[in-house]
Amino acid sequence: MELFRERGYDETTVAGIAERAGLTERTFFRHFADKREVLFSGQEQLQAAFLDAVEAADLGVEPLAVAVGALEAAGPFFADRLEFARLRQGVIDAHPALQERELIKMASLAAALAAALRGRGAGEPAASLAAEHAISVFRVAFARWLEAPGPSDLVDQVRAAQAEIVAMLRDWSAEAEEASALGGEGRGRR
Amino acid sequence: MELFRERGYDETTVAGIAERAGLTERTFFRHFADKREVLFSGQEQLQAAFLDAVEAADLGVEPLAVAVGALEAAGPFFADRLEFARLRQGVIDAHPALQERELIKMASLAAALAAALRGRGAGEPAASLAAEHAISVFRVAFARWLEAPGPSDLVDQVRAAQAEIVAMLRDWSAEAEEASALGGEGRGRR
DNA sequence: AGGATTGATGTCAGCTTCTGACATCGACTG
DNA sequence: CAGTCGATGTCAGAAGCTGACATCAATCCT
Repeated sequence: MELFRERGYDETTVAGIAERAGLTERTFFRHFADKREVLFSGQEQLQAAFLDAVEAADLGVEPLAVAVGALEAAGPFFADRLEFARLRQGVIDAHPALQERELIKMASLAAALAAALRGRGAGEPAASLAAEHAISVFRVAFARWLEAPGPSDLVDQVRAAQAEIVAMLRDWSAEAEEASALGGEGRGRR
Repeated sequence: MELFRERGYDETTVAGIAERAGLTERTFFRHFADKREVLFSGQEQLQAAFLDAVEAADLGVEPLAVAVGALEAAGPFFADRLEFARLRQGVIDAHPALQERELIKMASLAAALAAALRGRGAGEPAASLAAEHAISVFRVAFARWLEAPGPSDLVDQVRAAQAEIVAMLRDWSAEAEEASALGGEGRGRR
């Protein structure tokens, strides 16, 4: 992060990072698959936190509630890291190559969540839909947490975003029904 | 594609592609920003087709219907390209680096669609939601079109996927409402 | 017609990312 | 105390990608 701030991402070489860390370029690539990966290595632990939360949830709770509930595990994970997260996101937002990495990380997070839900007995479109919905909520909540003027609670942002999105979807259902009548004529129903 | 099939993606060098094309490596990079981009250059035209369809839609139609309707522009676009598309997707599916590129292309497609809907007067969470929904539908439909044993009509797949997803969401609404009561307590309602 | 402009391509040099192969060194183990 | 193992270093090199400049043909302008 020091170097990224001093010179920008593109102008920072892996050799430079390694030198600043007192290591060799070769060693850098033993710890990070990519130059980009250095900004995303925390994701594994976040994913682990989500999955643990799914494990810990009561059986019998709806997959959607489990998935969204698991997002609250992100609270402690990001506690006291607001400033770092803002900096990191600034770098990512300025570099398409990093956005690509972020997208695939989010997708793999959703996939892992869906797998965990399936492991708890959730059926198949439900698990994937719940997981993707949860990740959408998390994305919105996280962005708002970063943008908030003062420091806010990420968990509160998650709950607010979830409530808002669900309300939006509810408002939408009539409209969606209308679109279905117009476009698909029930072809895919069972 | 010839080279990718012969040697695989990783083993195919840009120098090799250029040579096969009777050009120079430098010239390759004037036409494609990336080695990866050679598999995604058609996307701009697909996006243009979508946007044209949005333009052409009657005003007064709901954003969701416009967005999903625009997907039918993909029909002529992919006509007679099934075999190529299958090959291409096989390469992408086998290489995370290419999946990253695909994800960002889809995201930018959704962003462009949302912008077009906004340009037609759609409001803001509605435009983005409609656009992202449409892209989800397209993803599912496209995958099924590729997987279908015989050649099928992409437009039919789009209509079927849309009908199916909308039906799923409708079935979901009760569950979502329950989750909202559990998690958000109506905090985001208006 | 003839010079100027433009766009596509070639040439070359060089940096950066990333990898394989092998060596070293310290910590831990039996 | 020898052996093993994990982390690191060293070295060489392939491949991706870029900037600077040259060439050449088509086209435009006068």
